[in-house]
Amino acid sequence: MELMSGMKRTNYCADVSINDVGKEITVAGWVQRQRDLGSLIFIDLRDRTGIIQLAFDERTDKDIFDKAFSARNEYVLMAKGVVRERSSKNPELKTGDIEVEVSELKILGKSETPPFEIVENSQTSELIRLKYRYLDLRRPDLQKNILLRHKIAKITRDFFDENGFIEIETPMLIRSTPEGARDFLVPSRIHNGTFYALPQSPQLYKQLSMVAGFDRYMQIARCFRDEDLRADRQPEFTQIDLEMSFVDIEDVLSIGEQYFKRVFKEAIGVDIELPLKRLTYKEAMERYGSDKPDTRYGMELYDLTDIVRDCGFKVFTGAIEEGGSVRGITAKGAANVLTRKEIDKLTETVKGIGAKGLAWTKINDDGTSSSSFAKFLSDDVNKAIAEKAGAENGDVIFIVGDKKNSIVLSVLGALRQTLAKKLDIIPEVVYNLLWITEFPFFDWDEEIGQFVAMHHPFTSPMDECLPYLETDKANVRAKAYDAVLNGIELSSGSIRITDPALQKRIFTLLGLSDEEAYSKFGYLLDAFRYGAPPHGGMGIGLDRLVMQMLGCESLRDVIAYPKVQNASEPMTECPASVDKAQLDDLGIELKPEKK
RNA sequence: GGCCCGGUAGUUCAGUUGGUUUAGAACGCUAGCCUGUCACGCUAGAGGUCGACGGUUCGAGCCCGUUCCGGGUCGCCA
Repeated sequence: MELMSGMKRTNYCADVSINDVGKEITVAGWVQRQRDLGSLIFIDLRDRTGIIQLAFDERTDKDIFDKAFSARNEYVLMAKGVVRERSSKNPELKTGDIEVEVSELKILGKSETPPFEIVENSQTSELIRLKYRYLDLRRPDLQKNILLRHKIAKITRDFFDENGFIEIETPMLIRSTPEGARDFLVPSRIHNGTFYALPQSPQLYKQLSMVAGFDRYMQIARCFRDEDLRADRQPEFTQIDLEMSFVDIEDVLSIGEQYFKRVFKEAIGVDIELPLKRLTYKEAMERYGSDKPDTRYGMELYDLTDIVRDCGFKVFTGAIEEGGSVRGITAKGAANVLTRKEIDKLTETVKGIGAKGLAWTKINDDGTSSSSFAKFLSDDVNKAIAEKAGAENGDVIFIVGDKKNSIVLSVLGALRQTLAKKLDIIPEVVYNLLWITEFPFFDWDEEIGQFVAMHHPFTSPMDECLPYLETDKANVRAKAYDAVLNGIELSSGSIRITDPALQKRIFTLLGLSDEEAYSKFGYLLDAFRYGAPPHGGMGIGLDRLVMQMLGCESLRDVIAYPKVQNASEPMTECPASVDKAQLDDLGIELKPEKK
């Protein structure tokens, strides 16, 4: 290998054009490919901007030619030479009409044969790519993703700075709050037997910053949650976190949607129309069966409860008598796509997510039909259902009844998504961004048999719900809002409680005694005794935002060094065990391994 | 923790009812030839614990069991 001595890069590879013909330039990068034609060699040199062709002629300079001959894929080269027009051009390449006639070449780094080819649209399995992530990140598609992510972060800081927000770094080592997701714990050496937690979000610190008078805060903050992974969930992720004082819901939503408009326009040139559409939580659930509905397609839910109330079919009437509902969706044109076998499979799927079963009617193109329930119902009821369903030839109607309305809605919501994918009716490159508002304040927890806070316990109830907090918990709505993009929860926020009396009332309702509340959140409650401005804010998932803008299917494609499904990182093989000495320092002893 | 899908050269895959000898192909890799390639071309070559362990069988890449690894999903994610 050689030293760079005397050579200095003058241009990025793809930043050279026909206008530079005759100039002497120096480029540096990796060998994409070397083509040896005998006494001519071409090397495609790649850096983060793209590719430029280096040309070598045996007769011009044998030493340089021999160096080029020895170059292999992924060698790091620096090449100096004069730009010249190509005799045969390559219209596929941005720099396809020029090449560099190399007069000085240094091999700055050799490479073994890489475990996979460094090309766009790699077919190599993700595990191998992640094990060699530094090679994977060399590929143009991931370079593009990471560069866009950088751009979005820059736009974000600019936007919030221009709107008077101050970036404040909040700590990574914080007190564990056992609410919500599991915390990642960090043992303390100085205080053996005690632990820090990594933040699930900067929630409490940003509220304290409001008490401190910073008025408008933002942070591009890393957050940690020790829960199982999904395609759109990583144990550590990045949130655009903001908080504002002296505001109500409308102020926060307004800043939020102005930000969305700006970032979509500047990052990918997409116009977002303001104001964003809004749905209340109740509307979203009843129309789409989800609090994060994908509104790029219809297939909305409809309520059949009144129609089948006295139909005599016990599957339906039983559910209604026990206080539930019967609802349906209509899959347009699905009769040709879904075989009986596939409908049976869907039935199994919905059973897996809580439904007792799935009633269906398939109307063939010729008007004949088959149905799992029609024979139990009178002609009039069947007709009324078909009318409500808007059913035509070629459609399939799916109906779910359950004594729990929430199950009916969520099952149909999941079925709606499954069917949309199967029928391929989801338009691509459409960005349906909307607000979901008026979330329920309380959520019934089956396991512990009591109401818990759906958002977090510092969320303010809506003013008109204050009179019945104690008496009608199920109907208390919160000043909480989510932004939803194409069926993905993109942001979540709320107006917070700043009145100590109301906060105490809420803790009581959540079954937290004064002592418990104080031991968990005492510092926040203390702070609120010294002049807390009304405030609220939200957190926007940066990873998900980038993923949506790029149309990626996995968060792993927009995070430089992500974790795989079992929460490990294949490259560094972490998590890993540590020396006994380290554990001793921390006063930690491991249980013997299970056999 | 449950369910579904997958694991065969470096990579992506094929491999018939369990029996064609030495488990194939493409790309990549190595060497040689080649003056305008750009997915260069041509010739030759190297490269395999069929994820692992156990079982069934005269015989297992293929069947059975266990297990490991990866992906998706439900639970979980205030």
